[in-house]
Amino acid sequence: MKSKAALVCLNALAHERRLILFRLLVRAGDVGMAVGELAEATAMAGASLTNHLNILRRAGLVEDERRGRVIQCRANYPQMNALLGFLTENCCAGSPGASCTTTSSCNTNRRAS
Amino acid sequence: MKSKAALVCLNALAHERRLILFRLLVRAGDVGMAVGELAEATAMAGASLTNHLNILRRAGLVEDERRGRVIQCRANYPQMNALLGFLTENCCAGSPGASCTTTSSCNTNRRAS
DNA sequence: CAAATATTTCTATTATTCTAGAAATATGAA
DNA sequence: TTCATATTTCTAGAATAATAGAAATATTTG
Repeated sequence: MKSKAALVCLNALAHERRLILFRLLVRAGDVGMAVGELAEATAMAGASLTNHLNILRRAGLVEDERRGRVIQCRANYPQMNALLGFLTENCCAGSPGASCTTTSSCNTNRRAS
Repeated sequence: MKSKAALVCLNALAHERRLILFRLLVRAGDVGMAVGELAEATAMAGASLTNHLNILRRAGLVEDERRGRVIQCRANYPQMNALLGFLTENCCAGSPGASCTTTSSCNTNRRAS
């Protein structure tokens, strides 16, 4: 994942309502949730919900599939992983052996080569 | 880390300039960088830089220490880790065995108990 | 104390994002 | 085809965030 894409993902998650939406979907797993179910669960107005879902969709964090009249949404785990990867892989890249060795977020000093 | 704190962190990182600042500090390691060095590296106006640093500070992602006239900034790795932990620990909490088992971002199915 | 340096706070302007009502689109059912 | 349901797009006003100039604060040096 490139810096720009990470920024889009971070931006998508950095909003109270969108973080709630994303977490609902993450917990819903493979089955996912319909837009209508999300609307009911969050009591959001339709237009507002669609806009937030679009931001999550553009970030690649949410995917969906039409099933008749219903649009079923799912969290995109690989994209979620890519974001976490971006945040950890680039950590301390310029200074292996620094204090981040003691943290779990930095993998500089754990790489094979 | 609570949802509110994670939101503050995500918000802090979800900005082009702040992500650049944070990454500079992450790479600078223990030594960190002075505000003036950050200003030079990013060509930001002083007031703008201070505002962005304050947002990172409030999020707990950046700490600093005055050394004479200079204020030396460092990335706060534990807080960074807490954010990553929040994003992974709550993943799929409600549905162990779901598709996220195959991803590295979900640790629901990897927990000891 | 006065001057110089580093950084922040104050302030106002500009830009962006959020929100939701209303109209539009897509699908399924009668 | 006509009606009902699900969701989106359009639109505009309201709220929030970004930016930077200028003044203020803190520290060191002479």
